[in-house]
Amino acid sequence: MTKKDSIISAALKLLTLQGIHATPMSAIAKEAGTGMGTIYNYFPTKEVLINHIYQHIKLKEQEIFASFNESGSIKNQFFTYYNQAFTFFTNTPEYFQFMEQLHASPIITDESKAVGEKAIVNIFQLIENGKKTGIIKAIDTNELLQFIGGSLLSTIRWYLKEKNENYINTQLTLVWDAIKQ
Amino acid sequence: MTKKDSIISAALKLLTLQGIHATPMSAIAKEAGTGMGTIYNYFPTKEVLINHIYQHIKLKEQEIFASFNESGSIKNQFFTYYNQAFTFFTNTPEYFQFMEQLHASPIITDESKAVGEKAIVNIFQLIENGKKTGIIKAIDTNELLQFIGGSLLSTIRWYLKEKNENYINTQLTLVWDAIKQ
Amino acid sequence: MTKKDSIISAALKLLTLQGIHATPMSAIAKEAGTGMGTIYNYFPTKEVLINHIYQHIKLKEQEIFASFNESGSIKNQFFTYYNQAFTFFTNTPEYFQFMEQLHASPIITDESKAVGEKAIVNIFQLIENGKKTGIIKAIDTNELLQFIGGSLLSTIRWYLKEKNENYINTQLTLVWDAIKQ
Amino acid sequence: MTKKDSIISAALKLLTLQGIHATPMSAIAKEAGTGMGTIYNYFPTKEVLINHIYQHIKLKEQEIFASFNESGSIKNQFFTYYNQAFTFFTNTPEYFQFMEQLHASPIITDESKAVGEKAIVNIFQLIENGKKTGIIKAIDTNELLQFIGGSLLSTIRWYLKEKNENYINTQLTLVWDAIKQ
DNA sequence: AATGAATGAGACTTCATTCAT
DNA sequence: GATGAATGAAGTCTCATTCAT
Repeated sequence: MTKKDSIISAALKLLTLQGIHATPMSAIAKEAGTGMGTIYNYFPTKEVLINHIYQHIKLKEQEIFASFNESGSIKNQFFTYYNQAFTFFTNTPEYFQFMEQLHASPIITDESKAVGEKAIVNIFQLIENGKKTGIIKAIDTNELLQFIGGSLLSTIRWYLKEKNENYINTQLTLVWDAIKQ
Repeated sequence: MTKKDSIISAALKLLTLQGIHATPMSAIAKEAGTGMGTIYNYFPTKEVLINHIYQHIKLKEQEIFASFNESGSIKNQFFTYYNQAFTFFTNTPEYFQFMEQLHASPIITDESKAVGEKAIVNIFQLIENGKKTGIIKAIDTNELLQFIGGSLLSTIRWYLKEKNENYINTQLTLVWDAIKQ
Repeated sequence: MTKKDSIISAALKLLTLQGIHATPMSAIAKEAGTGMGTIYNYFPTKEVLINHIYQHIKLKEQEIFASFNESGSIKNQFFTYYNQAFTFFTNTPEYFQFMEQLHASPIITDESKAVGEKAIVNIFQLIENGKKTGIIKAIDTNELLQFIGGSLLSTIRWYLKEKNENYINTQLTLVWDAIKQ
Repeated sequence: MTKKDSIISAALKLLTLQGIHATPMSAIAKEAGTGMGTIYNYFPTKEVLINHIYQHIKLKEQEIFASFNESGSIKNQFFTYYNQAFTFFTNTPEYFQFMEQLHASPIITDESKAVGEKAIVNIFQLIENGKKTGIIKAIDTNELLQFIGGSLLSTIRWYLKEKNENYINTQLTLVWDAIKQ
């Protein structure tokens, strides 16, 4: 693992565990086993470091969906997508908690946000296809995605608190009943 | 307006507008037209002030639903509830943004969180009734509420960004289709 | 003496003694008997503090020449002026050394420089009068002032190093012979 | 150009342009096209590098006056000297500005200062000769030199600011009238 | 000899909190 | 009760210097 990776990994751990404002750069350096200056060799400010991790997670998210399989029924594809997204974040809860903190934060730049947008290209297309074939309601795709995203977030949030494995299936039923024709 | 009210009002304004960590107590004092010491007469620490406002909002939320009318169909009651909640937060976006910042924050105490729970007593009962009469799916009420809450949050978030008035109706259709039998 | 005065006095002492870049704000606070934050209540940055002292000295300089006496011959007036300027800086060598450090420094703002300009109004007029009456050479007044200033600076610099009291008279003779018709 | 020369040249450029305290060693290395370690092979500390450049300039100054021509009248020799000194610094303003910054700096060692003294041997002798032949005032030679130096400095300073070519002649007249019998 | 990533002491500055008035 | 000047711990960031390659 390179120094840079150590730093990212340490930062992710502490920023999630203690919160962004409760984690000084010195603590990240210590956890990463580097000097404080080393962090600044790679990331010119704390905000840049945070944005880097944000984008890093968004890219990981994309990787998951890159393997998206377009065979099977629309419903099956949707269930697969929802499950993958759920699994991605529940397997790496530190990613989820990191994102939760930054949801409404002015720290995240527009550039970082733009990186995030790309992650939903596949699911956008899936919804469009579902609408064409009459399986999904004829509602603006962005509004449908907003609804699905809201459900996904609260599902993951709940799961991380309650650790109830069955929960995901219940929620999937609910979302599907919502968006299907 | 008492000194205490001035402080709460000024704090809410600035904490929302600039973010919690970007708002010094001195700025709140200035905005409230008081001395800094005065704030500390009412609230022993900044965290206590923030928790107080958190609970203050939660109580306002309860007030809204206190006037909940149990006449009409389950569906109508649900629509009324959802609309009221939506209206409450979109009319006072500073409340919503304040809550968004603190969602995942270690600043909010368990006591504050407990205050929030009471706000959903009425809607909890409504769902239970809906399930009994077979109108709503026979799924654990907490899971249904989690789903509804997730939808509500993302609806408000979207509305505050896009200001599209019609949006609320689309989302209501979706939630209802999700939870109805 | 107010806190502010303590700070200015401590800053002047240390900035002169140790140099601007070798004097941390913490050392100034310690010398002034205040907390570090107190300095920042009065001066938002180190640069502002330095500029304030710069202007403070320039104003003191002006005060000296405010009592400028326009009676007596041009030559006598000139000698009086030169002696006063010399005495001012040799009596407060910390002022002189402070100025010497900042001569070519980008820290000094244009506003500060402008304050300095006012200090030479009287001597400017004296030279003009001398030229009119044919006692002083018909050379551009600014060039004459530049010459006189250069002489004054090096005279003070030398005196502070060598402490030779007679020196001032020699130098006065030289400057006068230079500028007289 | 050797590595060492590159370093000196880069250091001179940046230290002058940006100021000593605003120029990190890393920037000098970059400008010189070397690694940071290479600088430290030649100069054990930043202060040593600065003193080296200081001495370097002083030696260049001496080279100029090494070709000092002892023919012609005292006055002509003096004018030639003054003009050469003026030309030397106005042709290499970075040298002058470098020296201006360090005038009153604790960075310059006594050894470096000693190197500077040698540069004025020729002019010292010239003044002595002038005094012997009754052309120059019978004043302590060091005091005369101090006066001449002060004039020279302020002349160059003014020229670099105003770029007025005629200025030098005016100032020469003034200095000569000052020191001549 | 040359390199430049790594280091950490130390700089400036902020701000929650106190307390004398 | 109200005030706000004073405080200093703690934060972010810089940069002269080192040393393994």
